[in-house]
Amino acid sequence: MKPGIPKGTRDFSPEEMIRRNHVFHTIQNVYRKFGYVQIETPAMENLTTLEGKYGDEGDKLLFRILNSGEPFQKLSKPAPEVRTSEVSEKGLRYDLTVPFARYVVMHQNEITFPFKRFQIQPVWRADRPQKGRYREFYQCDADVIGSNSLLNEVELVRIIIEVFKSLGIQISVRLNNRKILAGLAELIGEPEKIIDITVAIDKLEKIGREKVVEELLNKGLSKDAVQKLQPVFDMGGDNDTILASLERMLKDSETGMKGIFEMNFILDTLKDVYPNDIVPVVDVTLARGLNYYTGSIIEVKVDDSRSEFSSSICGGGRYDDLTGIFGLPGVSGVGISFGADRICDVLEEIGAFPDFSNISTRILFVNFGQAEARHCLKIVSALRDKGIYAELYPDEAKMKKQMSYADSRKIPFVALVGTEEMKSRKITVKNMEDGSQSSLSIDDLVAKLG
RNA sequence: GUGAUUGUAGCUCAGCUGGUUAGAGCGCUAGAUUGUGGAUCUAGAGGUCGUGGGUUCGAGCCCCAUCUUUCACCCCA
Repeated sequence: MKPGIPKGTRDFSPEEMIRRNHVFHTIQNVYRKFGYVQIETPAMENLTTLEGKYGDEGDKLLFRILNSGEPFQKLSKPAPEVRTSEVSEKGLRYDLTVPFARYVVMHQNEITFPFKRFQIQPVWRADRPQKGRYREFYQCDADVIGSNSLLNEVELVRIIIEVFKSLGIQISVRLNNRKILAGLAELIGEPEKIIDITVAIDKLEKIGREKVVEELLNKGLSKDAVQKLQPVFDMGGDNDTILASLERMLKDSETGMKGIFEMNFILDTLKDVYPNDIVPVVDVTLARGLNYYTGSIIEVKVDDSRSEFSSSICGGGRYDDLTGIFGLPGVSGVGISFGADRICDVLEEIGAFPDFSNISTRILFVNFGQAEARHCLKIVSALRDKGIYAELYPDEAKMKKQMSYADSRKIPFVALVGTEEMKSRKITVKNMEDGSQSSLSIDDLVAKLG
Protein backbone atom coordinates (compact mmCIF):
# COMPACT_ATOMS: atom_id res chain seq x y z
CA MET A 1 0.00 0.00 0.00
CA LYS A 2 1.21 3.42 -0.89
CA PRO A 3 1.13 5.77 2.11
CA GLY A 4 -0.63 9.09 1.91
CA ILE A 5 -2.54 11.63 3.94
CA PRO A 6 -5.92 13.20 3.27
CA LYS A 7 -6.16 16.16 0.95
CA GLY A 8 -5.44 19.46 2.63
CA THR A 9 -3.65 17.95 5.62
CA ARG A 10 0.07 18.04 6.31
CA ASP A 11 2.84 16.39 8.29
CA PHE A 12 5.17 18.65 10.23
CA SER A 13 8.88 17.93 10.50
CA PRO A 14 10.91 18.64 13.65
CA GLU A 15 12.18 21.86 12.06
CA GLU A 16 8.65 22.96 11.21
CA MET A 17 7.41 22.15 14.70
CA ILE A 18 10.04 24.41 16.22
CA ARG A 19 8.77 27.22 14.05
CA ARG A 20 5.12 26.47 14.64
CA ASN A 21 5.66 26.33 18.38
CA HIS A 22 7.34 29.70 18.21
CA VAL A 23 4.11 31.12 16.78
CA PHE A 24 1.91 29.28 19.27
CA HIS A 25 4.05 30.35 22.22
CA THR A 26 4.18 33.98 21.12
CA ILE A 27 0.40 34.19 20.88
CA GLN A 28 -0.12 32.25 24.07
CA ASN A 29 2.25 34.44 26.04
CA VAL A 30 0.42 37.59 24.99
CA TYR A 31 -2.94 36.03 25.85
CA ARG A 32 -1.67 35.07 29.29
CA LYS A 33 -0.26 38.52 29.87
CA PHE A 34 -3.75 39.95 29.34
CA GLY A 35 -5.35 37.53 31.77
CA TYR A 36 -6.81 34.91 29.45
CA VAL A 37 -6.89 31.30 30.65
CA GLN A 38 -6.70 28.22 28.48
CA ILE A 39 -9.32 25.59 27.74
CA GLU A 40 -9.62 22.76 25.25
CA THR A 41 -12.69 21.13 23.75
CA PRO A 42 -13.10 17.86 21.81
CA ALA A 43 -12.16 17.60 18.15
CA MET A 44 -15.67 16.39 17.45
CA GLU A 45 -18.96 17.93 18.46
CA ASN A 46 -22.55 16.87 18.02
CA LEU A 47 -23.79 17.99 14.63
CA THR A 48 -26.68 19.71 16.37
CA THR A 49 -24.09 21.97 18.00
CA LEU A 50 -22.37 22.83 14.74
CA GLU A 51 -25.09 22.97 12.11
CA GLY A 52 -26.72 26.24 11.21
CA LYS A 53 -24.11 28.42 12.89
CA TYR A 54 -21.98 29.27 9.91
CA GLY A 55 -24.50 29.87 7.17
CA ASP A 56 -25.28 27.61 4.25
CA GLU A 57 -21.70 27.64 3.00
CA GLY A 58 -20.41 26.70 6.43
CA ASP A 59 -22.75 23.74 6.72
CA LYS A 60 -21.46 22.41 3.42
CA LEU A 61 -17.90 22.57 4.71
CA LEU A 62 -18.55 20.60 7.87
CA PHE A 63 -16.74 17.29 8.13
CA ARG A 64 -19.34 14.79 9.24
CA ILE A 65 -18.37 11.63 11.08
CA LEU A 66 -20.06 8.41 10.13
CA ASN A 67 -21.77 6.70 13.03
CA SER A 68 -19.98 3.62 14.22
CA GLY A 69 -21.71 0.27 14.02
CA GLU A 70 -22.22 -0.07 10.28
CA PRO A 71 -24.76 2.66 9.70
CA PHE A 72 -25.38 1.52 6.15
CA GLN A 73 -26.12 -2.08 7.00
CA LYS A 74 -29.86 -1.69 6.97
CA LEU A 75 -29.90 0.31 3.79
CA SER A 76 -30.60 -1.12 0.40
CA LYS A 77 -27.66 -1.44 -1.98
CA PRO A 78 -28.22 0.98 -4.87
CA ALA A 79 -27.65 4.49 -3.49
CA PRO A 80 -30.70 4.86 -1.33
CA GLU A 81 -32.22 8.13 -0.32
CA VAL A 82 -30.76 8.62 3.07
CA ARG A 83 -30.78 11.65 5.28
CA THR A 84 -27.37 12.53 6.65
CA SER A 85 -28.85 12.68 10.11
CA GLU A 86 -29.55 8.97 9.96
CA VAL A 87 -25.93 7.97 9.50
CA SER A 88 -24.02 10.84 11.08
CA GLU A 89 -24.58 12.68 14.30
CA LYS A 90 -21.07 13.98 15.02
CA GLY A 91 -18.79 16.35 13.14
CA LEU A 92 -15.30 17.78 13.38
CA ARG A 93 -15.28 21.30 14.75
CA TYR A 94 -15.38 24.08 12.17
CA ASP A 95 -14.07 26.79 14.47
CA LEU A 96 -13.42 27.32 18.17
CA THR A 97 -16.04 29.97 18.88
CA VAL A 98 -19.16 27.82 18.62
CA PRO A 99 -17.72 24.99 20.73
CA PHE A 100 -16.72 27.68 23.23
CA ALA A 101 -20.28 28.98 23.40
CA ARG A 102 -21.42 25.41 24.02
CA TYR A 103 -18.75 25.08 26.71
CA VAL A 104 -19.87 28.28 28.43
CA VAL A 105 -23.47 27.12 28.58
CA MET A 106 -22.56 23.67 29.87
CA HIS A 107 -20.21 25.04 32.50
CA GLN A 108 -22.04 28.24 33.36
CA ASN A 109 -22.22 27.36 37.04
CA GLU A 110 -18.44 26.93 37.35
CA ILE A 111 -17.54 30.02 35.38
CA THR A 112 -16.94 33.44 36.87
CA PHE A 113 -17.99 36.12 34.39
CA PRO A 114 -16.61 37.92 32.56
CA PHE A 115 -14.78 34.85 31.36
CA LYS A 116 -11.59 35.42 29.38
CA ARG A 117 -10.46 32.23 27.75
CA PHE A 118 -7.98 31.29 25.07
CA GLN A 119 -7.89 28.12 23.05
CA ILE A 120 -5.33 26.85 20.54
CA GLN A 121 -6.51 23.80 18.65
CA PRO A 122 -6.98 22.50 15.13
CA VAL A 123 -10.23 22.94 13.23
CA TRP A 124 -11.39 21.22 10.05
CA ARG A 125 -13.15 22.44 6.95
CA ALA A 126 -14.01 20.40 3.87
CA ASP A 127 -12.78 23.15 1.56
CA ARG A 128 -10.90 22.76 -1.68
CA PRO A 129 -7.32 23.43 -0.54
CA GLN A 130 -5.41 26.30 -2.11
CA LYS A 131 -2.90 28.95 -1.15
CA GLY A 132 -3.14 29.57 2.59
CA ARG A 133 -6.13 27.30 2.81
CA TYR A 134 -6.00 23.93 4.50
CA ARG A 135 -8.57 21.37 5.51
CA GLU A 136 -6.93 21.03 8.90
CA PHE A 137 -5.52 24.16 10.50
CA TYR A 138 -4.93 25.71 13.87
CA GLN A 139 -6.88 28.60 15.26
CA CYS A 140 -5.67 30.55 18.26
CA ASP A 141 -8.74 32.10 19.82
CA ALA A 142 -9.20 34.56 22.63
CA ASP A 143 -12.70 35.53 23.69
CA VAL A 144 -14.28 37.51 26.49
CA ILE A 145 -17.76 36.38 27.30
CA GLY A 146 -20.18 37.97 29.74
CA SER A 147 -19.13 41.57 29.25
CA ASN A 148 -20.68 44.22 27.05
CA SER A 149 -17.82 46.64 27.53
CA LEU A 150 -16.18 48.00 24.43
CA LEU A 151 -12.94 47.96 26.40
CA ASN A 152 -12.77 44.30 25.39
CA GLU A 153 -12.64 45.28 21.73
CA VAL A 154 -9.92 47.78 22.60
CA GLU A 155 -7.97 45.09 24.41
CA LEU A 156 -8.27 42.62 21.56
CA VAL A 157 -6.96 45.14 19.05
CA ARG A 158 -4.02 45.80 21.35
CA ILE A 159 -3.38 42.05 21.62
CA ILE A 160 -3.32 41.78 17.83
CA ILE A 161 -0.79 44.56 17.60
CA GLU A 162 1.43 43.06 20.30
CA VAL A 163 1.38 39.60 18.75
CA PHE A 164 2.39 40.76 15.29
CA LYS A 165 5.00 43.09 16.70
CA SER A 166 6.55 40.14 18.54
CA LEU A 167 6.43 38.02 15.41
CA GLY A 168 7.88 40.78 13.24
CA ILE A 169 5.07 41.05 10.69
CA GLN A 170 3.79 44.40 9.45
CA ILE A 171 0.00 44.35 9.41
CA SER A 172 -3.06 46.44 8.82
CA VAL A 173 -6.15 46.15 11.00
CA ARG A 174 -9.56 46.78 9.50
CA LEU A 175 -12.57 47.57 11.61
CA ASN A 176 -16.27 47.54 10.88
CA ASN A 177 -19.50 47.08 12.76
CA ARG A 178 -22.37 44.86 11.88
CA LYS A 179 -24.77 47.46 13.27
CA ILE A 180 -23.63 49.89 10.62
CA LEU A 181 -24.28 47.28 7.94
CA ALA A 182 -27.67 46.58 9.48
CA GLY A 183 -28.37 50.32 9.46
CA LEU A 184 -27.54 50.51 5.77
CA ALA A 185 -29.83 47.58 5.02
CA GLU A 186 -32.54 49.28 7.02
CA LEU A 187 -31.95 52.54 5.19
CA ILE A 188 -32.64 51.04 1.81
CA GLY A 189 -35.62 49.15 3.13
CA GLU A 190 -34.15 45.67 2.80
CA PRO A 191 -33.21 44.76 6.36
CA GLU A 192 -33.49 41.02 5.75
CA LYS A 193 -31.00 41.25 2.89
CA ILE A 194 -28.16 42.33 5.16
CA ILE A 195 -26.05 39.26 4.37
CA ASP A 196 -26.43 39.60 0.60
CA ILE A 197 -25.64 43.29 0.82
CA THR A 198 -22.53 42.88 2.93
CA VAL A 199 -21.21 40.00 0.86
CA ALA A 200 -21.62 42.08 -2.29
CA ILE A 201 -20.15 45.23 -0.78
CA ASP A 202 -17.19 43.20 0.45
CA LYS A 203 -16.19 42.59 -3.16
CA LEU A 204 -16.09 46.27 -4.09
CA GLU A 205 -12.32 46.45 -4.16
CA LYS A 206 -11.97 43.13 -5.94
CA ILE A 207 -14.55 43.22 -8.75
CA GLY A 208 -15.44 46.91 -8.96
CA ARG A 209 -18.58 48.95 -8.59
CA GLU A 210 -20.48 47.78 -11.65
CA LYS A 211 -20.21 44.10 -10.82
CA VAL A 212 -21.29 44.78 -7.25
CA VAL A 213 -24.36 46.66 -8.46
CA GLU A 214 -25.07 43.78 -10.83
CA GLU A 215 -24.80 41.27 -8.01
CA LEU A 216 -27.09 43.32 -5.78
CA LEU A 217 -29.70 43.54 -8.49
CA ASN A 218 -29.42 39.80 -9.02
CA LYS A 219 -30.09 39.30 -5.33
CA GLY A 220 -33.42 41.00 -5.80
CA LEU A 221 -32.71 44.52 -4.65
CA SER A 222 -34.54 47.31 -6.42
CA LYS A 223 -32.71 49.87 -8.53
CA ASP A 224 -33.87 52.49 -6.09
CA ALA A 225 -32.41 50.59 -3.15
CA VAL A 226 -29.07 50.13 -4.87
CA GLN A 227 -29.09 53.81 -5.75
CA LYS A 228 -29.36 54.65 -2.07
CA LEU A 229 -26.17 52.68 -1.43
CA GLN A 230 -24.19 54.90 -3.81
CA PRO A 231 -22.58 56.97 -1.02
CA VAL A 232 -21.08 53.75 0.36
CA PHE A 233 -19.36 53.04 -2.94
CA ASP A 234 -17.87 56.51 -2.97
CA MET A 235 -16.79 56.44 0.62
CA GLY A 236 -13.15 57.28 1.15
CA GLY A 237 -10.71 59.30 3.15
CA ASP A 238 -9.63 58.90 6.74
CA ASN A 239 -11.61 57.32 9.54
CA ASP A 240 -13.19 60.59 10.67
CA THR A 241 -14.39 61.44 7.16
CA ILE A 242 -15.90 58.02 6.66
CA LEU A 243 -17.61 57.98 10.03
CA ALA A 244 -18.97 61.49 9.46
CA SER A 245 -20.52 60.57 6.13
CA LEU A 246 -21.94 57.37 7.61
CA GLU A 247 -23.46 59.47 10.34
CA ARG A 248 -25.18 61.62 7.72
CA MET A 249 -26.56 58.55 6.00
CA LEU A 250 -27.66 56.71 9.10
CA LYS A 251 -28.97 59.55 11.22
CA ASP A 252 -32.45 58.02 11.26
CA SER A 253 -31.31 54.51 12.06
CA GLU A 254 -30.95 53.84 15.75
CA THR A 255 -28.97 50.65 15.11
CA GLY A 256 -26.69 52.33 12.62
CA MET A 257 -25.96 55.22 14.96
CA LYS A 258 -25.13 52.78 17.73
CA GLY A 259 -22.62 51.10 15.44
CA ILE A 260 -21.01 54.44 14.69
CA PHE A 261 -20.82 55.27 18.37
CA GLU A 262 -19.11 51.96 19.08
CA MET A 263 -16.55 52.50 16.35
CA ASN A 264 -15.78 55.98 17.62
CA PHE A 265 -15.39 54.74 21.17
CA ILE A 266 -12.97 51.99 20.21
CA LEU A 267 -10.88 54.24 17.98
CA ASP A 268 -10.78 57.11 20.47
CA THR A 269 -9.77 54.87 23.34
CA LEU A 270 -7.05 53.19 21.29
CA LYS A 271 -5.68 56.56 20.24
CA ASP A 272 -5.69 57.80 23.81
CA VAL A 273 -4.16 54.76 25.53
CA TYR A 274 -1.85 53.50 22.78
CA PRO A 275 -0.91 56.65 20.86
CA ASN A 276 2.06 54.95 19.21
CA ASP A 277 0.19 51.93 17.85
CA ILE A 278 -0.93 51.59 14.26
CA VAL A 279 -4.54 52.71 13.90
CA PRO A 280 -7.27 50.37 12.67
CA VAL A 281 -8.81 51.46 9.39
CA VAL A 282 -12.56 51.90 9.23
CA ASP A 283 -13.79 49.85 6.31
CA VAL A 284 -17.51 49.55 5.57
CA THR A 285 -16.80 46.91 2.97
CA LEU A 286 -15.52 44.51 5.61
CA ALA A 287 -18.26 41.91 5.94
CA ARG A 288 -16.91 38.62 7.25
CA GLY A 289 -19.22 35.77 6.54
CA LEU A 290 -19.84 34.29 9.92
CA ASN A 291 -23.50 34.78 10.61
CA TYR A 292 -23.27 35.17 14.34
CA TYR A 293 -21.46 38.51 14.49
CA THR A 294 -23.64 41.37 15.71
CA GLY A 295 -21.29 44.25 16.56
CA SER A 296 -17.64 44.98 15.94
CA ILE A 297 -15.91 43.11 13.14
CA ILE A 298 -12.12 42.93 13.02
CA GLU A 299 -9.87 41.64 10.31
CA VAL A 300 -6.09 41.62 9.99
CA LYS A 301 -4.10 41.38 6.79
CA VAL A 302 -0.42 41.38 6.06
CA ASP A 303 0.82 44.81 5.07
CA ASP A 304 4.46 44.02 4.48
CA SER A 305 6.44 44.86 1.37
CA ARG A 306 8.17 41.47 1.65
CA SER A 307 4.91 39.54 1.41
CA GLU A 308 2.35 38.86 -1.28
CA PHE A 309 0.01 37.09 1.12
CA SER A 310 -3.47 38.50 0.69
CA SER A 311 -5.68 36.30 2.86
CA SER A 312 -6.59 37.45 6.32
CA ILE A 313 -4.40 36.09 9.10
CA CYS A 314 -6.58 37.06 12.01
CA GLY A 315 -10.21 37.92 12.42
CA GLY A 316 -12.91 38.35 14.98
CA GLY A 317 -15.88 40.22 16.24
CA ARG A 318 -18.68 40.52 18.73
CA TYR A 319 -21.57 38.09 18.94
CA ASP A 320 -24.36 39.16 21.24
CA ASP A 321 -26.29 35.97 21.60
CA LEU A 322 -24.32 32.95 20.52
CA THR A 323 -25.00 31.17 23.81
CA GLY A 324 -28.71 31.88 23.40
CA ILE A 325 -29.26 28.95 21.04
CA PHE A 326 -27.77 26.66 23.68
CA GLY A 327 -30.11 28.01 26.31
CA LEU A 328 -28.21 30.86 27.92
CA PRO A 329 -29.58 34.09 26.46
CA GLY A 330 -28.37 37.61 27.03
CA VAL A 331 -24.66 36.88 27.30
CA SER A 332 -22.49 38.87 24.93
CA GLY A 333 -19.09 37.76 23.76
CA VAL A 334 -16.30 39.18 21.67
CA GLY A 335 -13.23 37.42 20.39
CA ILE A 336 -10.44 37.09 17.86
CA SER A 337 -8.73 34.21 16.15
CA PHE A 338 -5.22 34.02 14.77
CA GLY A 339 -4.70 31.68 11.82
CA ALA A 340 -1.46 30.05 12.92
CA ASP A 341 -0.84 28.19 9.67
CA ARG A 342 -1.19 31.30 7.55
CA ILE A 343 1.03 33.21 9.95
CA CYS A 344 3.66 30.48 9.57
CA ASP A 345 3.33 30.75 5.79
CA VAL A 346 3.91 34.50 5.97
CA LEU A 347 6.88 34.20 8.34
CA GLU A 348 8.35 31.65 5.98
CA GLU A 349 7.75 33.86 2.97
CA ILE A 350 9.38 36.95 4.44
CA GLY A 351 12.11 35.02 6.24
CA ALA A 352 11.14 36.41 9.63
CA PHE A 353 11.54 33.28 11.70
CA PRO A 354 14.30 33.63 14.29
CA ASP A 355 17.33 31.36 13.99
CA PHE A 356 16.46 28.13 15.75
CA SER A 357 19.58 26.11 15.04
CA ASN A 358 21.33 24.69 18.12
CA ILE A 359 18.28 24.54 20.32
CA SER A 360 18.49 20.77 20.64
CA THR A 361 21.38 18.53 21.71
CA ARG A 362 24.56 20.45 22.51
CA ILE A 363 26.92 17.53 22.88
CA LEU A 364 26.96 14.01 21.48
CA PHE A 365 29.03 11.24 23.07
CA VAL A 366 30.54 8.79 20.65
CA ASN A 367 29.82 5.15 21.41
CA PHE A 368 33.04 3.09 21.41
CA GLY A 369 31.63 -0.05 22.97
CA GLN A 370 29.73 -1.39 25.89
CA ALA A 371 32.07 -0.39 28.71
CA GLU A 372 32.74 3.04 27.23
CA ALA A 373 29.00 3.64 26.61
CA ARG A 374 28.23 2.89 30.22
CA HIS A 375 30.93 5.27 31.39
CA CYS A 376 29.67 7.97 29.01
CA LEU A 377 26.09 7.52 30.12
CA LYS A 378 27.12 8.56 33.61
CA ILE A 379 28.70 11.73 32.27
CA VAL A 380 25.70 12.38 30.03
CA SER A 381 23.43 11.98 33.00
CA ALA A 382 25.51 14.44 35.05
CA LEU A 383 25.34 16.97 32.20
CA ARG A 384 21.58 16.59 31.90
CA ASP A 385 21.28 17.22 35.64
CA LYS A 386 22.98 20.55 34.97
CA GLY A 387 20.41 21.33 32.30
CA ILE A 388 22.70 20.61 29.36
CA TYR A 389 21.09 18.73 26.47
CA ALA A 390 23.34 15.73 25.89
CA GLU A 391 23.04 12.34 24.29
CA LEU A 392 25.00 9.17 23.69
CA TYR A 393 24.96 7.55 20.26
CA PRO A 394 23.03 4.34 20.86
CA ASP A 395 24.95 2.03 18.54
CA GLU A 396 28.57 1.04 18.41
CA ALA A 397 28.82 2.34 14.88
CA LYS A 398 31.75 3.55 12.90
CA MET A 399 33.22 6.89 13.85
CA LYS A 400 32.37 8.33 10.49
CA LYS A 401 28.75 7.41 10.92
CA GLN A 402 28.55 8.87 14.41
CA MET A 403 30.29 12.08 13.39
CA SER A 404 28.02 12.44 10.37
CA TYR A 405 25.05 12.04 12.66
CA ALA A 406 26.30 14.91 14.84
CA ASP A 407 26.97 16.94 11.74
CA SER A 408 23.52 16.49 10.21
CA ARG A 409 21.84 17.15 13.55
CA LYS A 410 23.92 20.32 13.85
CA ILE A 411 25.16 19.25 17.26
CA PRO A 412 27.95 21.73 18.08
CA PHE A 413 30.16 19.44 20.23
CA VAL A 414 31.16 15.80 20.13
CA ALA A 415 32.70 14.03 23.12
CA LEU A 416 35.17 11.21 22.60
CA VAL A 417 35.66 9.04 25.63
CA GLY A 418 37.57 5.83 25.00
CA THR A 419 39.89 3.77 27.17
CA GLU A 420 42.49 6.53 27.37
CA GLU A 421 40.02 9.14 28.56
CA MET A 422 38.38 6.71 30.97
CA LYS A 423 41.74 6.09 32.58
CA SER A 424 42.64 9.77 32.88
CA ARG A 425 39.06 10.78 33.75
CA LYS A 426 39.05 13.31 30.96
CA ILE A 427 36.74 14.00 28.06
CA THR A 428 38.03 14.79 24.61
CA VAL A 429 35.69 17.45 23.25
CA LYS A 430 35.62 18.30 19.59
CA ASN A 431 34.19 21.58 18.40
CA MET A 432 32.29 20.67 15.25
CA GLU A 433 32.39 24.16 13.85
CA ASP A 434 36.13 24.74 13.75
CA GLY A 435 37.32 21.18 14.31
CA SER A 436 39.42 22.06 17.36
CA GLN A 437 39.77 19.55 20.18
CA SER A 438 40.49 19.84 23.88
CA SER A 439 40.77 17.52 26.85
CA LEU A 440 38.50 18.55 29.71
CA SER A 441 37.28 17.39 33.11
CA ILE A 442 33.53 17.10 33.69
CA ASP A 443 33.54 20.40 35.56
CA ASP A 444 35.39 22.12 32.72
CA LEU A 445 32.85 20.71 30.28
CA VAL A 446 29.89 21.90 32.36
CA ALA A 447 31.47 25.35 32.56
CA LYS A 448 32.05 25.33 28.78
CA LEU A 449 28.51 24.31 27.86
CA GLY A 450 26.56 25.76 30.76
C1' G B 1 -19.83 22.84 -5.87
C1' U B 2 -17.45 25.34 -10.84
C1' G B 3 -12.93 26.04 -13.95
C1' A B 4 -7.86 25.11 -14.76
C1' U B 5 -3.27 22.51 -13.36
C1' U B 6 0.21 18.59 -11.59
C1' G B 7 2.01 13.41 -10.91
C1' U B 8 8.75 9.84 -13.74
C1' A B 9 14.36 7.18 -8.07
C1' G B 10 14.10 9.29 -0.95
C1' C B 11 14.15 14.90 -2.95
C1' U B 12 14.31 18.46 -7.33
C1' C B 13 13.48 17.58 -12.21
C1' A B 14 15.01 15.90 -17.78
C1' G B 15 12.81 12.44 -21.17
C1' C B 16 12.22 15.01 -28.90
C1' U B 17 6.28 14.19 -33.80
C1' G B 18 4.62 7.31 -29.78
C1' G B 19 10.06 3.35 -31.32
C1' U B 20 15.29 -1.13 -28.35
C1' U B 21 17.56 -1.83 -21.82
C1' A B 22 13.69 5.34 -18.67
C1' G B 23 18.20 9.47 -17.33
C1' A B 24 20.73 13.69 -14.40
C1' G B 25 21.81 16.44 -9.95
C1' C B 26 21.30 16.11 -4.83
C1' G B 27 20.68 12.55 -0.97
C1' C B 28 21.67 7.37 0.65
C1' U B 29 25.21 2.93 1.23
C1' A B 30 30.28 1.17 0.82
C1' G B 31 35.45 2.21 -0.02
C1' A B 32 39.93 5.63 -0.51
C1' U B 33 40.54 7.03 5.59
C1' U B 34 39.67 0.01 11.12
C1' G B 35 39.61 7.09 17.22
C1' U B 36 37.47 11.96 13.77
C1' G B 37 32.06 15.01 10.38
C1' G B 38 31.84 18.79 6.30
C1' A B 39 35.42 18.96 0.81
C1' U B 40 37.16 15.51 -3.19
C1' C B 41 37.42 10.84 -5.87
C1' U B 42 35.61 5.70 -6.91
C1' A B 43 31.87 2.07 -6.79
C1' G B 44 26.89 0.57 -5.61
C1' A B 45 21.77 0.25 -4.29
C1' G B 46 17.33 2.45 -5.56
C1' G B 47 11.55 2.83 -10.75
C1' U B 48 4.97 -2.03 -11.55
C1' C B 49 6.68 6.24 -15.05
C1' G B 50 -0.05 8.06 -9.40
C1' U B 51 -3.90 4.05 -10.22
C1' G B 52 -7.38 1.35 -13.46
C1' G B 53 -9.10 0.74 -18.29
C1' G B 54 -8.58 1.78 -23.71
C1' U B 55 -6.15 2.91 -28.74
C1' U B 56 -1.65 0.83 -31.19
C1' C B 57 2.75 -3.96 -34.04
C1' G B 58 4.64 -0.83 -29.98
C1' A B 59 2.57 3.97 -24.67
C1' G B 60 6.39 7.64 -19.66
C1' C B 61 4.25 10.26 -24.14
C1' C B 62 -2.35 9.60 -27.20
C1' C B 63 -7.84 8.76 -25.22
C1' C B 64 -11.35 7.81 -20.91
C1' A B 65 -12.11 7.29 -15.71
C1' U B 66 -10.29 7.90 -10.85
C1' C B 67 -7.03 9.62 -7.04
C1' U B 68 -3.38 13.32 -5.95
C1' U B 69 -0.75 18.38 -6.28
C1' U B 70 -1.13 23.43 -7.10
C1' C B 71 -4.13 27.74 -8.41
C1' A B 72 -8.59 30.73 -9.29
C1' C B 73 -14.05 31.25 -8.32
C1' C B 74 -17.38 30.63 -4.06
C1' C B 75 -16.36 31.20 0.82
C1' C B 76 -12.84 31.73 4.64
C1' A B 77 -8.02 31.47 9.43
